[in-house]
Amino acid sequence: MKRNDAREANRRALLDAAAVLIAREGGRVRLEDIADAAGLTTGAVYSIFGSKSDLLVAVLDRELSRLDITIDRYDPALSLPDVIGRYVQDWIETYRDYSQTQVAFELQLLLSATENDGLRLRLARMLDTELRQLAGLLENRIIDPARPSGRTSAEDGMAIARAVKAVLTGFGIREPFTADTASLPELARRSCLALAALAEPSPRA
Amino acid sequence: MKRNDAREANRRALLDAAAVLIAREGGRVRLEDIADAAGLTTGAVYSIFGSKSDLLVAVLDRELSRLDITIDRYDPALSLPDVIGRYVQDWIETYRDYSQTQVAFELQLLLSATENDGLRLRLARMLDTELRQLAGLLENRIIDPARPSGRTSAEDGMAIARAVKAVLTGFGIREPFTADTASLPELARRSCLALAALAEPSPRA
Amino acid sequence: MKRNDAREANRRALLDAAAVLIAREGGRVRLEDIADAAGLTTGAVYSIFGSKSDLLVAVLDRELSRLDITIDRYDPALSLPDVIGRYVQDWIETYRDYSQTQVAFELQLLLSATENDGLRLRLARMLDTELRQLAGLLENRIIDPARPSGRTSAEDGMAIARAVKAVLTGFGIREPFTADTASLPELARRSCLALAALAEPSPRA
Amino acid sequence: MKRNDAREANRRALLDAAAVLIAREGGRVRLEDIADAAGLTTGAVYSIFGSKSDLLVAVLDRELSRLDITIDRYDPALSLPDVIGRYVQDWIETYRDYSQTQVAFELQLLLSATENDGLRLRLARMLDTELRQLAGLLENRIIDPARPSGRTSAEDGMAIARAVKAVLTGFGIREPFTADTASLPELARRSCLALAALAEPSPRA
DNA sequence: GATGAATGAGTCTTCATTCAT
DNA sequence: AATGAATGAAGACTCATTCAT
Repeated sequence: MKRNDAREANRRALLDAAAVLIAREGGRVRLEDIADAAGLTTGAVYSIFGSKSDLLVAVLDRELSRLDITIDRYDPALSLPDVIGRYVQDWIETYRDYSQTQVAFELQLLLSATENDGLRLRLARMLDTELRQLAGLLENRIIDPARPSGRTSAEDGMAIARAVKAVLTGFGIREPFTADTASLPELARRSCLALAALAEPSPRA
Repeated sequence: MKRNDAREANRRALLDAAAVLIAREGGRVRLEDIADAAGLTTGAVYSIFGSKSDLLVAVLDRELSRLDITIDRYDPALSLPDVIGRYVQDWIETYRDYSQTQVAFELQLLLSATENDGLRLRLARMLDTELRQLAGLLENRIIDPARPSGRTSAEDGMAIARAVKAVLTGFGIREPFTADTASLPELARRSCLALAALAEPSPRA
Repeated sequence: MKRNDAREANRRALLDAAAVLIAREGGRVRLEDIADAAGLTTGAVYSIFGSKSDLLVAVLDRELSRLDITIDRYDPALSLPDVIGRYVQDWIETYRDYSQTQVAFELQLLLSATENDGLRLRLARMLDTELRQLAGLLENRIIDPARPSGRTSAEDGMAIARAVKAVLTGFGIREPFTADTASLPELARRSCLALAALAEPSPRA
Repeated sequence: MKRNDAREANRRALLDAAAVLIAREGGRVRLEDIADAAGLTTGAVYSIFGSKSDLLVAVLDRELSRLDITIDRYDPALSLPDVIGRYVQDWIETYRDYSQTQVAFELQLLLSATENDGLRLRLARMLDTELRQLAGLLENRIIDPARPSGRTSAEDGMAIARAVKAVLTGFGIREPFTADTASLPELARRSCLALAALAEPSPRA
């Protein structure tokens, strides 16, 4: 049993080290640097993950699932603005936990994927799943608490989900080049709330 | 003078080839591929630009300035939604000229910059300039044509500019991984218009 | 005793697996592939044989001895052509048992030896023993049944043995690159018989 | 023009260095060792040949064609034993020119090919060409000067060619493991002459 | 000014071997 | 005695950069 535990610990150490280094340096990190940071050797990466590319995918997998865990537990009674607000809050906090520069983490991986056909496909599937999850969360919500009858359609949910994701991705990737970083979280929150307006066109009718 | 003309033609050929290839393959394009596409050799890049990094900067420079040219000519009488609408339209068309996947062009460069200290600084400055330009464009605009007295403050302009840029960046970078690409331009337009709501808090008072 | 039996079974399983894989892929086979094919792990190879090189030697050892067993039982009354004919027949059948391409088995090992000083020495000794054995077999044989007085000298035996071995080695190593494989056995047999003529110079006197 | 000359000189230097080292160490030679011996770097190999595998093929190509050059000039009036005798002589001398261990040169490459699918095909074609060439040389020759009417058929030529090639290949590959190396050339010559007997069956009728 | 052959540092990947369990 | 995870040395290949022509 100890053998398995040790292997699992090594696996985690490599994922952690990779997450930190990818956030800092992007997909070009040297495999040896990751291994070193995890207290292991490059060979261990091949023993555990099979290749550098597979390690990247595994890191991506784990990071994306972190957010999913939080998403699953939203109260069905919350209104559209409430849900958006909480989602953004969770997103910001999830990435704040890592380190300063790690806001760009997801984006670094995203970019690495652009240059790797294997990664691209897996990532496309992941992002799609993630998107549908958020869309489902935003569907059938009360748009304006003042008018409880108006609720979001499935299309509304998907449109807002796409836009929200785009805003957060955009703020994230621009962060390293941004001067006034402190105001970003609040601006991101307000921007996402403003996107709730994408739901209005249809219910009005 | 003929000497200079030839050199200038080579310079342009390299920039064009680089723009196309960077959009397709990212900052990892091989210098030789760029040179080949331009009908020249790698040595010419060093003769004209000094290094690969400098070529990338030059490409970036030129691409960003394309948008600036259009921006400068917006009618001062346009309302906030009108200006946003036109800006988004211009942005989309600027990138559509290249090729389908080229929407991600600016973003590819952006990412290359993350891995290159020299590029990062220059890019940060460029993006800041670009942001201020758009912010200036959005400042002092009639928010709602129904209430001509309410106009955007400087802070409003900057906030909306940031959010609009973020949304467009986000849609752009996610485009290669998106299933329903056809609906993106319209969704991007509506998203940016929704962000006009960021101006509301202050004029309410 | 059970312990020893299990060990002996593992030993045999590894030798069998190694013989098959070496014939197919040469001395570059991965140790893990051999272990897998034998239902064991690489560690077992080290426990039983000490190293990959030692495993190769053991395989070689066993394969060469297969032929020796047959050789020992030739009738002393057989003439030179008869002995040669039977030897070639045995040689061909020994290798046919494996698989089609396995004719090149001995040769693969031979080549592996070229790249391994330890193997080279042991192999040189083995080949020498094998050669003396065949030479002994061909010595003092009636050269032409029509002239029972003419018999092969020790030198004749060694010369023919060398030539016969060379021909068989040559046909074997060229086999994978040969178009008309079907005719090889018969051609090999006739070639070896023709080499009996090497005995003539001396008995003429 | 000097540029081309220099490149051609480098090409030759690499081929020469590779031939020497392959003969000594087989297909496993380190690319860097070859480059070093040629006074160049590994990068040059990629610039000139494209890959290690392609360098090996090029070496093989050149070495095989050396013998071909000699073969082309045999007098059509020579008898079968005369032609065989000259061919063996040429073969021995061609390889003696290189260095002591280089008798095994062709064989080393042959073996490298076994482990490389790309090489195998090209080599099979080369060996076939070489074989047909020798077969053509042995065809329609007077078998026994005492009986000028008996001449070799096309089948005879091919059979003897195969056998002769096999003997030479066999002696060559066994040479590094052989004790009495000095007597090999003479034994090889006599063996090949004995193989002329393969022609007899048909003309007898 | 442009060429393009060669450089050489940088990295991934393979695999025989070791050793704690 | 066997396992199999990890090691670590070895080696092929890439590509930005240099420089003689």
